[in-house]
Amino acid sequence: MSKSTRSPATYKDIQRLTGLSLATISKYYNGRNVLASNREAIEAAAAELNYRPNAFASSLRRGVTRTVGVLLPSFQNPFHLEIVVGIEKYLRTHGIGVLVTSNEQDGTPSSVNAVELLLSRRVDGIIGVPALSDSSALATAVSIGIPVVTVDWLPSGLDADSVSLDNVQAGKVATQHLIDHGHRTLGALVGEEGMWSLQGRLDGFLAAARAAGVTIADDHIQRAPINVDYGYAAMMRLLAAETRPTAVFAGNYDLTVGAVAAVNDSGLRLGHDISLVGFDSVELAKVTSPKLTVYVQPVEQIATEAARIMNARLDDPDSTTSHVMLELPGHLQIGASVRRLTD
Amino acid sequence: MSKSTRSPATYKDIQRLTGLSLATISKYYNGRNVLASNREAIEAAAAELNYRPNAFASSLRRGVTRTVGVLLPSFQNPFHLEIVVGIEKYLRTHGIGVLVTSNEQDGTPSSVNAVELLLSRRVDGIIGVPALSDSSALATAVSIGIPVVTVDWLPSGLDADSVSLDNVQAGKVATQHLIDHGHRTLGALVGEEGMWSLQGRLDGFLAAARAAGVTIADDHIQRAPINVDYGYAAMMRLLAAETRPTAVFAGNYDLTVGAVAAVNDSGLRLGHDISLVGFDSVELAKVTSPKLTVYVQPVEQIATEAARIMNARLDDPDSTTSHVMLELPGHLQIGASVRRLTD
DNA sequence: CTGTTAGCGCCTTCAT
DNA sequence: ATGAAGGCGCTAACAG
Repeated sequence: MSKSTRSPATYKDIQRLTGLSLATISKYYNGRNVLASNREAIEAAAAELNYRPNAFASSLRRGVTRTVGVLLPSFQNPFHLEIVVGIEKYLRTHGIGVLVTSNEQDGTPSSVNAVELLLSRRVDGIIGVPALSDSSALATAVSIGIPVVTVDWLPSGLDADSVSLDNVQAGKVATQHLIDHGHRTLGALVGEEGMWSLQGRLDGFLAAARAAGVTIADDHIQRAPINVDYGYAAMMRLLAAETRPTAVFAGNYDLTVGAVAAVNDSGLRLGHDISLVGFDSVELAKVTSPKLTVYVQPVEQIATEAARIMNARLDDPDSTTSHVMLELPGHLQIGASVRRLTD
Repeated sequence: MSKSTRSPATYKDIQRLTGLSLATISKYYNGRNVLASNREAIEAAAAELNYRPNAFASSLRRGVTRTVGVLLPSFQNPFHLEIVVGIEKYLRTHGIGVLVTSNEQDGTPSSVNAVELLLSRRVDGIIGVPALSDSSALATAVSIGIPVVTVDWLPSGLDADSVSLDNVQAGKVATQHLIDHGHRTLGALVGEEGMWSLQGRLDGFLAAARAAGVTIADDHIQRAPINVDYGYAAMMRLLAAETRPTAVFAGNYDLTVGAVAAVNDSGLRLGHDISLVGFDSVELAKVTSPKLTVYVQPVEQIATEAARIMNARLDDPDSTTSHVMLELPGHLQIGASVRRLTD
């Protein structure tokens, strides 16, 4: 195939080769009935011209773009790549494209706001993974009337569907695992207040502790912004607490990384001197020694469900179905970082 | 702001409020000169109407979309998220949107080919991270005449710019580090043949060995498809070799994960019984015990450069500048996984 | 500086 | 089943 800088072929070119009207050609490409002979003529012409429909010309006419925006938060972890890829994979099978933006608050105020870019490109909907500070951007999307689906958590007041882990359940299961192994002095690393997901995991942690009659000391709950360094510092504080917890639950990927690093740097042996259940870090769990026990989100399923809900909203824009709040179960992946305590 | 499902405002609406012609309004939005009074009138009307330019109507007219496609390979690692986000961040400041697709060969043959989706949406260019099997898709993009920039490696025969790590140098530096620590029996884990980047790292490994007068046994070079399980198996083979290497270089993220897991599962102590230099796994390096020494790619810089080159090509489409092949240096991040051998 | 006009590629009546 | 005509929102001539 020779390189050609010529502008792409259009219906007119096909018309020239086939003698058919533009309407007929359009019908062919939209799956309506066309005489077999004409169909063949069009296909032959299209092949020769290397024709490809112009999706946005069609968008202009139809008023929909078959494109959805994906808004990533200002911080990233490996979870987010799987989300994007999962969404894209699902939507592509429905002929929908994915425009990604990240809500990085870079220094450049000149830079176009991420959501504005999406709206200007007339995306049919937005799937957002909100950071604490991103919720207002999603609100403007809601306000112009396009469907919004959030992943991971739903900022309060946002009129949108959401798909997330069943966070309370996750916190419970992880904590119960610690309790089942005989631990009674428990610590937790969780995010700042406001983020639903982390709060839910903490709620589950507390509920499991309460149900087991375990009391949690105030300084055994460490809140930190979601990043590795804060997780590290928070874990260090836990390890230095007056009475050190025998087991810790880290409520998120970044906090888990920081926590493991803190344990190692303290010269403590994971799963021996201190027990730990991490979060979301399947790959990390493989390389720690001993392997980490982690609660794993069903990332692919979350992505797929978010895409499915979005697709359903787009298929039926007038639907008045009330918003979905889907909470999916994850699972505990057992490693050897939780020691059995025998009293 | 009240939710409105009404269709978005257009120039016509602004015209109705201001009495100005469409041309003047267009000029305003394209930064041409407009009387101050008219400018204010337009701004007032736009604010009232919550007007946002329709990017693809403009595209239709101008023949460019200010959108570039990013094509991800059929396998993913955390590296790729940073690439996408880095590219998006740069391009957004230039008003360019990013349409992502992954070249997943899912079972659904009905699903639209990733590159076809991009071309149908008339992206102005494509930045691709090719997997071994994805290069033909990029070739069709090249054949229709839009600029293509590859990241990580350039499939042979593809007429495109590329940005990558200086792989040979990386392999040399990592290997020299092992040699400097007294190791003379070296092993390497690298990818299948064909991928430039992995081959370059191996070349660097071999060059450093040769320069130091170190000979490498055939079975100390293990080739594996790029994924954790194969990396694990390959490392196991190295550890079981007739004469076991004292130090190993893992040439990629996934292979590194597999290698560390294999070491741990073998009951060997990292940095003691076996030395290891990993690749790209900054986060992993923090949680292994001891911390892993890794060669780190300048991911953000790679992403930015790829975006910058793409943007330059778009700014000057007629440029006949020959293709750029940019190779950037990374750096070795020292941990404690390489033991000093004293003979 | 502003307005008029035509048309980008496609889809949708409405005839035929 | 096909064709003719108009228009989606915007921009590029050109004229004033």
